[in-house]
Amino acid sequence: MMLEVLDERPPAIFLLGPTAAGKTDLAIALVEQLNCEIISVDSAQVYKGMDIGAAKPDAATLARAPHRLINLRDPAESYSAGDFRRDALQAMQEITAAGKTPLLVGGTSLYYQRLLAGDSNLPSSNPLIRQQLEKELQAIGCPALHQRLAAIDPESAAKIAPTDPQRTLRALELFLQTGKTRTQLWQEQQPEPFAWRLLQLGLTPTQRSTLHQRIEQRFLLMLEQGLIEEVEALRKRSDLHLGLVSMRAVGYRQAWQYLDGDFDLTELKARGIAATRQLAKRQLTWMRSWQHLNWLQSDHSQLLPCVLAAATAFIANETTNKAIENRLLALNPTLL
RNA sequence: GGCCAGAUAGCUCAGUCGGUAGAGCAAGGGAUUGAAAAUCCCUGUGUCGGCGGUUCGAUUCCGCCUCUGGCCA
Repeated sequence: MMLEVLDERPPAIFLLGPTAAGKTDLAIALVEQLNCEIISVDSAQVYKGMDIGAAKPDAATLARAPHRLINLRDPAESYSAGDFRRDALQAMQEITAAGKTPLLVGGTSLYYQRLLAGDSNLPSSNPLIRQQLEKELQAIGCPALHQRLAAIDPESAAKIAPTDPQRTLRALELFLQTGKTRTQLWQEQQPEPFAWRLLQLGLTPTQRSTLHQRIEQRFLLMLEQGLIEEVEALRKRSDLHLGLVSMRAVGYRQAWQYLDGDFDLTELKARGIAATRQLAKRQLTWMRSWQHLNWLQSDHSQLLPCVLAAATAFIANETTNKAIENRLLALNPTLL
C-alpha cells in the first residue's frame, strides 16, 4: 500500500467538446467563480473580422471574461498548430505566474494534442515551397505527388492516402525544407515534459439529436446576426479567396459560395448546418479516444455546481485526480 | 370534371426489354504530428404509393384507387 504523492505542478484545465455543446457558457461561469483565465483553443477564432461565424463571445462577454488567443491573425494569413503551441505555452506561463489557473477552452483537438505531445523539430511551412507544391498538385494531381513521396519516404506514403493532398504536400514539404523525411523527423522527436497538472473535461449533450438541434438553431441565429454581411465584407477584399484556410471555415465557405451565386439561401442554410454537424462529428471522434477525458453531460441539471466543486478541489490540489474524476462520473453521458 | 406526367433510400433522382434495385447529397463510423472549422478513408434492405389481374415469378406489363404537379374545361 502506497500513499499517492500529490502532483506539485501548477494546475491547468482543458475544456473540449463539439461545436455548439456550450463550452463557452460553461467556461465563463467558471471564470466568474474561480481564479481562472481563458485561453481559446480554436483555429477559426484566431482570425480578425471573423466574429459571427466563428462564434466568438460578444464584446461585453469578452470584457467580463477575457479570452486569450483570439483575433491574432488577419484572414489572409495562416495560423498553425505550432504557432498555437508556442502562444499557448506563453499564455499559460503568464497566467500561472499571476497566480491564476489557465482554462483552455475550444474544439480544435489538434491544438490540444500538439500542446501536450509537443515537439518543436518540425518546421512551419515555407510559403514559397508550398506554393510550388500547390502548382505541381494542380498540374500532375495528388496520386503523382504521392508516388514521389513514396520514392523518398515509403513509410509515410504507406500511411497517407494517395488522395490526401494536404498530408502528401506536408510530407514532401518537410523533406524539401529539412532534407529529412517525415519518418526520420518523427523518430527524432523527444517529447518535452508538460509543466502543468491537468483536469481534462469533455462537454457534450447526451443525445446526438440534441446537438443537431442546437447546431441548426445556432447557424440560423448566425444568419440573423449578419453572417452573410460579415462574409460580404471579407469578400470585398481582393486578397481573400476560397483557397485560404480562414475562408474554408465552416459557414464562411458556404456563405462565400452563396454570394458567388452557387446556390440560394435555402441551400446555404442546409449546407451550413450540415457542415457544422460534420465538424461536430469529427470533434467527437477525437474525443472518444482522448486519454484521461472526463465526459460531462452538457444538459445535466447539476453540471455547473458539480464542475465548480471538482475544479475547486483540483486547483487546491487537496486530493488526487482520481478522487476528482470519480466525482465527475455523475456527469458522464451514457452514449453518443 | 377531362387529358398528360409523376409516386423507388431521410432528400433529389436513375434503373430493372419481367428474375425484389443504385448514384449524388444527407446521415453514421474511423483516421488525424505546425493548413485541422482542414484533409482523407469506410458504410447503401428500401412494404420500388395502395389494392387487384396476367405470370412459375411483378417494383417493372394491365386495370382500378389514392396523392402530387402541369395543361384543358
